[in-house]
Amino acid sequence: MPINENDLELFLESTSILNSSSQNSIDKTTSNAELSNIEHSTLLIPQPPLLKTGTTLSELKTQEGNDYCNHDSINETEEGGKTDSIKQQEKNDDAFEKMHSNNNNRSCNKNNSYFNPMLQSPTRMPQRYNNYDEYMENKIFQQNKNDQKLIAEYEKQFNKTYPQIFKNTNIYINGYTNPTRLQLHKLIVLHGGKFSHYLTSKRNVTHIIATNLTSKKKIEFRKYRVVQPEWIMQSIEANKLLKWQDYALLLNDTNINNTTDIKTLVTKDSTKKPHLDCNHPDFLASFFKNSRLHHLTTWKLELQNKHMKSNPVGAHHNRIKKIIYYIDFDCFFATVSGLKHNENSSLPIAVSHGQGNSDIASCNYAARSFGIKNGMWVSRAKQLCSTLKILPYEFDSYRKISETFYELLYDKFDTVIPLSVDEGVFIDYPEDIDYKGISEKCMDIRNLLSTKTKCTVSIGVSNTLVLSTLCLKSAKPNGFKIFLPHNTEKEAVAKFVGSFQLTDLPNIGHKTADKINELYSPSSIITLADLQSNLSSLSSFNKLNKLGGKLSRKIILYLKGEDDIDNISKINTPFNYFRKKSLSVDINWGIRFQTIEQVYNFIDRVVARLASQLKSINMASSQYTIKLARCKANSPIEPPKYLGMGLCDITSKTGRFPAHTNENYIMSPEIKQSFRKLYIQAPISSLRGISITLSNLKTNNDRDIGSMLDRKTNNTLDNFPRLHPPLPHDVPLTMSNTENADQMVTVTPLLPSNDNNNNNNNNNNNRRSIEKRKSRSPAREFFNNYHKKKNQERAKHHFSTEIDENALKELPLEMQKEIQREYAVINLVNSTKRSALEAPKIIPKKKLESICCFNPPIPFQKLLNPKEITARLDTWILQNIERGPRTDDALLLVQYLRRLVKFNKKSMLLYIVDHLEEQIDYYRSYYRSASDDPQTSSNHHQMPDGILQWEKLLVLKILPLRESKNRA
DNA sequence: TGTGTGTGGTAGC
DNA sequence: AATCGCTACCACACACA
Repeated sequence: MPINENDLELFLESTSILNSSSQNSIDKTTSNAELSNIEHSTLLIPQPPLLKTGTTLSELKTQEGNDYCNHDSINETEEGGKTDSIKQQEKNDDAFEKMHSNNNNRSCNKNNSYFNPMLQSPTRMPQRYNNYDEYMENKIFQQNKNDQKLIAEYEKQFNKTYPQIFKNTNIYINGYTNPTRLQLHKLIVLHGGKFSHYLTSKRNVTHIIATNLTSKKKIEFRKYRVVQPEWIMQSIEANKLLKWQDYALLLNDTNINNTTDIKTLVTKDSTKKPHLDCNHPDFLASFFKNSRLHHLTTWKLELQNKHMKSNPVGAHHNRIKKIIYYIDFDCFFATVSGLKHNENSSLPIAVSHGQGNSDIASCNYAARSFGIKNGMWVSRAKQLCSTLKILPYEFDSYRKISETFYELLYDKFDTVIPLSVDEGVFIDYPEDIDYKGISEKCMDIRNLLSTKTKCTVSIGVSNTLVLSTLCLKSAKPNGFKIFLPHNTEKEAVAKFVGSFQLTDLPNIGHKTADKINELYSPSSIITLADLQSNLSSLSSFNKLNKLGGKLSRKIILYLKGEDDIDNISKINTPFNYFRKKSLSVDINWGIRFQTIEQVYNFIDRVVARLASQLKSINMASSQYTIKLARCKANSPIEPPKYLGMGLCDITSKTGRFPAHTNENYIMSPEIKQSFRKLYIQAPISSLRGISITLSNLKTNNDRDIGSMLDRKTNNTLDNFPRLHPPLPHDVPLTMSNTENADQMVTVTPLLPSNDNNNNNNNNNNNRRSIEKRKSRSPAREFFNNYHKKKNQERAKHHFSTEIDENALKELPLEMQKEIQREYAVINLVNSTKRSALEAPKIIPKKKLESICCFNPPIPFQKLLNPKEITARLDTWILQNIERGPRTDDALLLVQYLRRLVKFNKKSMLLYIVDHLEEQIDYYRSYYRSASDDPQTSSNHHQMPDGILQWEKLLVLKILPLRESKNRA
């Protein structure tokens, strides 16, 4: 159905349909709520207080049915009419409880509450906030704004001002009260008090209202002023602030009772923001933000992208020598955190999150002297040294110092290879070895870094990477070691190497060391000299081979101080050695699920992250591995580490995508399917870890599309509140062009319906066929079913296979390319048999890839990044929310979305439409709750016209597009 | 004999 | 309150044709 300007204009201007219907439902709800509330207030309050100076409860006529204080609460148009106010109140309280409690009951039975629009209200995020704090801040801001509106409303309505009895108080209500929380809320706000919806340390709550407390809460609240609701009522009656002590609920804490002034009270840290469990949309971000290991891996990648250089000047020339500097900070995290906290570095220090079963990321040498090691749990370390000081992570500082480190050294060497945030290999290729020069260079570097970063580094210098590593080991801490043997000095090298421990060698960790010791038992292999002496006879030499051919050969070379092929290529061709081959996300902490849907949601989120990472590096993957950690049968339900994985069985499964892809909607179903295969017959609650790896990566060769659009210049948000500036260069996206495109490319080949396919089998094995059908990915569906289409002439003609050259030329270049591509796909599909598609070898791989990999992105106002697009749309909506969208802007948006449909950009379409729905819904409920006051029987002037127009745009034009996505 | 899959080890703090 | 046990890469054993 083509859309045109008049069409849109008409629908935006007419106010009939939505206006009346939504209005009706609101009216009905309000009146019901009103009625029941009057009843409610008289019935439930034993002694209706006569409030001479303040407000009466009946004057309030609270409408719990309308979500005044919780404007994104349950949809009232469906619930309000049939629910009485008490239930409604409970519901609100439920929602409220959910909002600030950190329990694991967030999920409802059927679905993940975070994603069910009806149930997720407590955690719905109307905008994409960067973090939970931002979200909360915004929420609190909105709530305060609502309070202000309320006051204005009442003052206008009753034509009086309310005495500011509760000025300078900040009140939080806990649990069920009488009068209800909402009634109290209004009373407090009207009389000048501040009302806190949450009990966070930032809000500085002065009083808590409660009628009874659980024993746990009694302890938790013992430092607060906990007061009974009568305090509010009688204070209002007395028209002054009565002594709260007379109404105190908890009488045991004398300290607080003595304080009479109402200032802010130090709230307990324990009531901080709720913890994010793994079902929270922000869990991944919050986890990664705090994970040291995640930081380490990401940093390595970033630093290599930024600071690696390879310039092996005549590295293979005989006369050119190679000097390898292995530079490494001493106990990096511990040193930096120690500096940040002004700790004395001679005292034992360790960096960790927690106190008990928390990993020590790094400890200084003072701590090591007690036997404390990195990776040890704090509890054990404290046993070894009770005075151990635990410092928090300072990720920003680590990264900053690392940046300085590489910047300072970059120009000093021919080759720079970052290996970690604090550790790198730096190589010079001099013609002659100048021992004095080398040691001076070491000292210079150490001095330079010490003054610039206040940290000490150690340096190992040699002519092979192994020897450099070993030199570094002996140089630590805070020193440097140069060992540059001549070719003839084999014995000296062997002696040097022999003085180290087994695990000092690269690629030998504790497991391999144990294995070696087992091989040679009963003689214990502690030092490399032990190993060297054991290798003299052939039989014992052969023992080493049990480690595996590759590793044993490596070790033999290392024992002679020589590099193996790995090390050599690492040094000589670092860009090749470190080229990206896989991409993965591993989560083995905080994984606690109750339902399979939660797992699916989680996988969706992980895959979405991976997909966007892939896109950002312009790559696609054709193979995935999903790895699960399940707690072992006999191990305790909860491991010692809080939310840890404990002892687990680990299983994995690899699978392939139908072709190289970086699309969310292709990858996610495939991976979930593998998850189902892998996770058989076990309670979902036993899942402790999930890891998803994408491999077989391929770079997108078709760079021109991406580079044609200069992404860097696209961030400016000028010309607002207009959605698109009225500049000539934006004109190409006009009606006629789009409509032409519409005629040219009829439909992108989408999934044919499965119904026909399955009819035959249904009788035989119904369950199985459904199972089979369900487990297919959309992409595979398409490939598998395509041939059927081909056999139907009608379906074939559905695709127009010729391009209208003239029409094409009028389109912008990007679009021309897109369309040509689309035609290439259609033609290829038309000419390909199913068997060929299933056996990719028969088709040239390149052709196959062009089908579902690297479909060029569709720009919106030159933006490609979904987040940028939604950000722009958000601004647009916000600035036009009260007066409605401009017709041409709305048109532009709808056209864009239609193109997404057309080019089968499902994930993008879903993302944007969902986002728009969320946004508009948010504003609608905001204005509704603000204007929905029973005192004003007509809501018409309260609700801005604009919001109705937005609603109409959404409901009539945008949401249908989402539904059309599955239409062939 | 080659190919693919699942498992397990290592590195950084 | 606790706690943030990642991630890229290689090598091997084994299964299968």
